[in-house]
Amino acid sequence: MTKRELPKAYDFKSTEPRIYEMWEAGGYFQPWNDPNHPDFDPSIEPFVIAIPPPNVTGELHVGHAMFISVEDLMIRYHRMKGIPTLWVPGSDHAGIATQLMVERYLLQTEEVTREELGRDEFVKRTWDWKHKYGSIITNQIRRLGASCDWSRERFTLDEGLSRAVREAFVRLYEKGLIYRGPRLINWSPGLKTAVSDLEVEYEEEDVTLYHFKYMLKDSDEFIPVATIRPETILGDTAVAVHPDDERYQKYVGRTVIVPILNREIPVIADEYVSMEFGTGALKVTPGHDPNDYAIAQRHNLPVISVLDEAAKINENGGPYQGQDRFEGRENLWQDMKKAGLIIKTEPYRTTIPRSQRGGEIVEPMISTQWFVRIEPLARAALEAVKDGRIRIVPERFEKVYFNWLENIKDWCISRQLWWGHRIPVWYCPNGHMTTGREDPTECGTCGSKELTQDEDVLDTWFSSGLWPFSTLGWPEETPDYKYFYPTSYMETGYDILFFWVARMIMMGIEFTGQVPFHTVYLHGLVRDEIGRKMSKTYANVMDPLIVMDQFGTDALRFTLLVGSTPGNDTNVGLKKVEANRNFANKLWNIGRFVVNAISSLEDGPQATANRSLSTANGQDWTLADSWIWARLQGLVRDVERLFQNFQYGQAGQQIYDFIWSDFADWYVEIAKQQLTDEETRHSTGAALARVFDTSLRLLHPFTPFVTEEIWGHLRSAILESPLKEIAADWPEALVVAKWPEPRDPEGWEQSKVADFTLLQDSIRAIRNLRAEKNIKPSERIGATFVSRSKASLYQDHLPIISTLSSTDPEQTFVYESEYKPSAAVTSLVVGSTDIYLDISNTEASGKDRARLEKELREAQSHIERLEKLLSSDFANRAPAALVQREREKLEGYRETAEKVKAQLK
RNA sequence: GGGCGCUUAGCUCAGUUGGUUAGAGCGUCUCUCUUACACAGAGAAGGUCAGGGGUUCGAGUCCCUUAGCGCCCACCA
Repeated sequence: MTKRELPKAYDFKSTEPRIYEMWEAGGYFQPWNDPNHPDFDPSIEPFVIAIPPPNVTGELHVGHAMFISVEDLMIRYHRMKGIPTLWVPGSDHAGIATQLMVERYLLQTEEVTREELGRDEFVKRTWDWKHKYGSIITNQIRRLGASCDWSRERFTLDEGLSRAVREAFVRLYEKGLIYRGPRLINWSPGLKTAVSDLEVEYEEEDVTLYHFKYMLKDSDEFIPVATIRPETILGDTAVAVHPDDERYQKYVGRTVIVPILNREIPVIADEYVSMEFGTGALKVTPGHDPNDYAIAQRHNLPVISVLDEAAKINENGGPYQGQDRFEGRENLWQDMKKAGLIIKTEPYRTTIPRSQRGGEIVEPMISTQWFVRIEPLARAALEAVKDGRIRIVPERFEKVYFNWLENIKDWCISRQLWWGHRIPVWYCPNGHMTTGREDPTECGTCGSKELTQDEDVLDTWFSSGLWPFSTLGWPEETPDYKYFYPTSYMETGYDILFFWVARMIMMGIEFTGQVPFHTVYLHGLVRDEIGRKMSKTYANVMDPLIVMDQFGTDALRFTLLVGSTPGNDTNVGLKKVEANRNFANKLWNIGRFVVNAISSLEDGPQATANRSLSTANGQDWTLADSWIWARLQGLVRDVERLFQNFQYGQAGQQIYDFIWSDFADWYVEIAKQQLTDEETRHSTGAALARVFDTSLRLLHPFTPFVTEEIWGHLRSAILESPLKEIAADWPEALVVAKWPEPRDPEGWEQSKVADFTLLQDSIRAIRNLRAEKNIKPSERIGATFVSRSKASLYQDHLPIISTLSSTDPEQTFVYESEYKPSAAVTSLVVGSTDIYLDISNTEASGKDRARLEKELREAQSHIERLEKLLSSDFANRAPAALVQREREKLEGYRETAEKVKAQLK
């Protein structure tokens, strides 16, 4: 056999692009059971995920890396289980974000504004931008190893998806669930558009509270009132007090004078007003405050708007017209001061609403907008989770979800933007509205041909809400839609539970009659290594592209997957990524060893090859072979269980521990020994190949690149060796290899593991002592094992013990009974075995006392603890096996103590 | 004002039906370039699992409570 020469270190840089190219070109990401192919079998249930579409203008950030890692893991796991798997990729047109980006871009490159270009030209430029740069983000997602089916890539403004949006709008409209009208909405003066409640963020800030006098008409009396927005005084239409407030009862029904404007407004009584808070009197500005708006409706008060779309004071603001809201605030206050109307100002801390996108203070304003009557949709969405048709992981987010839907308000879906799905409603000169699945040519009411389309576009989340089915062809009953819908998992961050997940559920049920997915898995947010949010101001943003350049994609993925628990935020630092880069390298080197070992196996008599395939319990397998096999089966069972429970991080950790601590540190070391022995070399080669193969399969969903690369080498090494039978059913690429199915534990496993553990403990004890006494590894010392019950175990494994603990095989003995040590030995006790080490020729002799005393102290404290435990009710109540184990332990410690005591004398 | 999460080794975190002597990575200390790997190997030090109370034969794990930190929702000028 030819010896393979692989480089000492894993080179992810050249490997990753090559492997991805191989996968994509090989069509491995497409579902093997495809409804568009003639041999399609509709009875096989597929596994489907719709990707959370990143913004088309987006640059890859660590949040993308997170969800791609998790979803790719889910997809690869199911694909390996043999399930037809579809992961639909795509991107979102992201109305505001993209429009702002392109505006900025045009300003920089061509020095033109959106307004100068005009609507049509601007939209055209945005499309140009999309065609030019829109693939950046998807290529970055490819770098993460995402195994999505790129032949089914979608974009929210695609023709197909736009048809879906149109259909959805028209259906809601026809059902009376969409209406247009003036309402108090959140207005972003910077973006000059309405935003939804969710797009407003409230932050505690230090502001000023202005106290002033509301003078009663024809009187010197006044009602003291406080506000943080004095400019809204211009829009006041009442002053409200609590009906039971004795201070102000006498004023109710009288008239007060709006400062400066001298408008007359009533004093009203309303229970909303708190007597304890502030002055106990409230100025009512229905045009710019949601609570005041509610009061105004109860009392039939007029609504006055004083701000325009740029938040400048409008014609209702008298002398302040045209002034910016903050400028007007200051000027008005100065004028009121001159008029003797002010009482005082004081610092105040309260929550201020800011635009999520632009950051400027949002103004509640009366504006004519489109709304979805959301309550009926919300009720159905609530029901779907309550009755278990949809499961949310982790469960605690169900409560959050319920709370939001139970208190939901109508959804403002119109945006005063240019980039997006334009509202499919047309107006005729007579004020009639016409909508339809096709663009109308005449008014549906009066037949007028003079139609103008509504200027607004739809909220981006309106189209995202249709994503799980619009990407599959809805509203057409396409083969894809019929087969792949509903999807399986919805995986995303908990921060967009309301924005997106809830809306997909509402719209999915409304339009398709089915829940859009049966499981919602929410991952946490990625924070920096000390738990801060990643932000440009902290300069702590981790750029996944740089991290991948530095440590490789697998290292980044493994870090994100293993470091996280469902729904909990996770802190990520470069140190962790580096450690996982080391793991990839470790894996690579194990691969080098295994490949080498297998390649050096020579063809022997047929019997030898067959023998190597016998079961792990068979005579032909060594204890170590059987042990690693048993451990592997345990691992497969654990990983399967953890995957079922969405405990991916825990599963990854266990695979990591198995590969590094069990397989590499122990089995590989022993395999080196076994490979030199004609009797064991074939079984060792087979065990190495089979255990390593299974490990690679388990690890593949976490670290697809390095596992795929190693697997290729392993596969060809085996095919060229006498072991080729075991690789007979391996496909070319690991990406579609079979996931190892867990089997029930077999009877022999436990005893093999117990025996091997005893050897491990003995070897560790010897190593420990050697290190303590500074005995050089090159110094081989004699050893004697005295064990009544396990003498043959030691006898059979002396070569391994000697090698791993650097004892001298010539001077190593095993006894079943009494043994009288000479003066120059030191002793250890492992379980019921005594180990005597001959240190007479080392420099370390004669310093045992302290160690023995420590050992005695430890044994005695265990004895004390166990005696107490066993004399308690534990002995009666606990499971018998557990009690038995504790009894044996106690016996062991007692023996140890006796032996150590004897030596101390 | 509601709701939720977190508090475990110097640091960052695992620990899901309550059950051996509570784990990992990084960091620290000692040895070793042993023919897969120094991106490594062997060994060591380091924890009254935030405080208090309870349930239990048995609690990091379940219940109550206190404190600190963080997040989400909410109409208090």
